[in-house]
Amino acid sequence: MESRLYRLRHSASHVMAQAVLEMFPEGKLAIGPAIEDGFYYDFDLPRTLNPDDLVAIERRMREIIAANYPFVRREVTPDEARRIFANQPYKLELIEGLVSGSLTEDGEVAGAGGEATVTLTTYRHDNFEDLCRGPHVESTGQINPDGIKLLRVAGAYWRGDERNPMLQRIYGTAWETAEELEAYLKRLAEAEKRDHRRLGTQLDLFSIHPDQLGGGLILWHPKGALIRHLVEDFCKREHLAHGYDLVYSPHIGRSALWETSGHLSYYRENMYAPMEIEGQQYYLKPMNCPFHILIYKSTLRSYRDLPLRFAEWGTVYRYERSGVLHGLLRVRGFTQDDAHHFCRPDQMPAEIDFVLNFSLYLLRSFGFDEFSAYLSTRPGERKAVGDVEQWRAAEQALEDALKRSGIPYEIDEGGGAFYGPKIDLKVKDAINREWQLTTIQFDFNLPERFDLTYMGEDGQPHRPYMVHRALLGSMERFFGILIEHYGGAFPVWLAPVQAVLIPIADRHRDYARQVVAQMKAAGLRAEVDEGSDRMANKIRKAQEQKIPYMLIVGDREVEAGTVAVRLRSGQDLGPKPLGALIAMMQEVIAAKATV
RNA sequence: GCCCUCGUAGCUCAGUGGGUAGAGCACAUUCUUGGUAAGAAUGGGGUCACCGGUUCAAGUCCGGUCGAGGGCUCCA
Repeated sequence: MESRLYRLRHSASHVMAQAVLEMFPEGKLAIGPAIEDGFYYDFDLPRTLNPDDLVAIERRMREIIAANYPFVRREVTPDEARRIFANQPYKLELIEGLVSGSLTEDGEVAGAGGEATVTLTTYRHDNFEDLCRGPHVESTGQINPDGIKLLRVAGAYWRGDERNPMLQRIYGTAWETAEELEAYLKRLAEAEKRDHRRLGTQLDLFSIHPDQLGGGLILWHPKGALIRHLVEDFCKREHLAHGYDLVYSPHIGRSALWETSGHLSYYRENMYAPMEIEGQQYYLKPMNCPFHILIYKSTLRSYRDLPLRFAEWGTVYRYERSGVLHGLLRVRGFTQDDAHHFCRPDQMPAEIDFVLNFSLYLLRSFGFDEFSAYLSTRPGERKAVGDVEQWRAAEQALEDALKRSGIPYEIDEGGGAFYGPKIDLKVKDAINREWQLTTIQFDFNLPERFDLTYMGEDGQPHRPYMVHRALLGSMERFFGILIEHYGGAFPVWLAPVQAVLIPIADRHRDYARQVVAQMKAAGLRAEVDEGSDRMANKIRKAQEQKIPYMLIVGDREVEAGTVAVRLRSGQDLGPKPLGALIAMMQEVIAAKATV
């Protein structure tokens, strides 16, 4: 993290802070680190900033850069630091944190350190001095004035805690050259073009109606619903082929169930208010697990029955604060591709291996092929349920499975939930953004609470292991990610309309309809563009809808019994006999490929 | 929930220092029957998010409510 770019950005952050303080001499500084692609600085200011302020600040930054002030590092004692920053309460708080060894310069909690050994450093350029570990570039002139840009102002809590004062954060970006800045801004624009909310409207996939329906609740339009159907259908077949049983459960359940499961104690703030039915309280389900457990418990289970894998595309409802809702990615009602595995201890390692590989197989089928993982282990003694050996065995199984899979992983020590360790799988999308999808989670809590058992070989009841997992996560979120991954240009097997027939003149419509009928009979999704546009405009419209195959038919094609094939890539394949086209498309579909 | 910004036609957006609402796309009708990313004309469509205030007059100014976007926090 001390690369040249890092120093550049960190230095740009200091330059910005100077410019802001000149504008607001009574302003207070919080922290201002370099981040991926840029930097920010948090301020406590007498008034709120507006976009014009950013322009002025940026202009002043260029002047400071042009003056080429050197960055001067110096070491100070805690007392000196306290004097320097006497008017900067946030800095003082950081200093006390550093002195007591509980904080790093970034305001993050660190391990304990010794008071005596503390050395503080500051960096000064011109008349601006900031508490800072560094490093920086040598002088402000090393920042390229054409490589920086202030992006936006946002609210941020001091130390990220909402009980603390809200500060104003200015985000900026900094690059070594104007070209790199340009490229970065272009990447942002590219990401915006892929935004699933924009494409959702443009391609007529889904809609959200906060006023009439409610925020975080999704309406799947026919084309979006078709894609979801294809995704689910494929996954369900694969689940059935891989030893899962499908189950269904209702959307509500009595309070007693949620009391037994512990959700009312531990998860209540994410649950909606209960409804009363004949004097009993019922809750909308935030999770499917208790239902699957009741299925498990509905009969006496033998060790011979295990492992059991109950899968359900279960729709759950969770309260999310209004400010966090975001398109399909963060909603209040969603459908998980949920499953619960129940197995014997001796089956556990194989079970984890299986589910990890199964997940990778499914994700690859949807065009994701770069993965990384997090293994989250046992949290501090007090918080964790279950005995230590169980945890160790489970963690070992998870890590062994990761090792065998060859996926790069990191261990989040103590990051597991109180009820079990877990693996989170992340995928990289087409423009290199990471998304967390799969989660594979041990649960030592629910089997205990529901007293789950199976009859062992020894004729004695034993406690099964329980693993909770969602592979794509939720259908809503996964769909959003899929839209952005493909930029709306879905692979042929998922394209809602696979081919559009474009008759050149009205007299070619009948032929076009016949072609569509034959394609439909072959299991393909095709339709005729019956509009009155000219051919070129029909191509344009099909292109905008990202339809993979455009089939133009005019006199020549009717005559020869062919279609002229144009791909959405722009490639013109020329005339093809219908049979050959159908075979070609079926091949692409079977390979889950794209065109 | 909190901070900032925003809310005008189905979509994308214009609307000058307050003076009776506009464009492109989409849609409909008509003309055109055109060979690989926009043929033309005409037309329908808006209680300018909602409520209140200032004013002779409010899309425009002020206050509130609701909603959205970007963040913070949280998370599938």
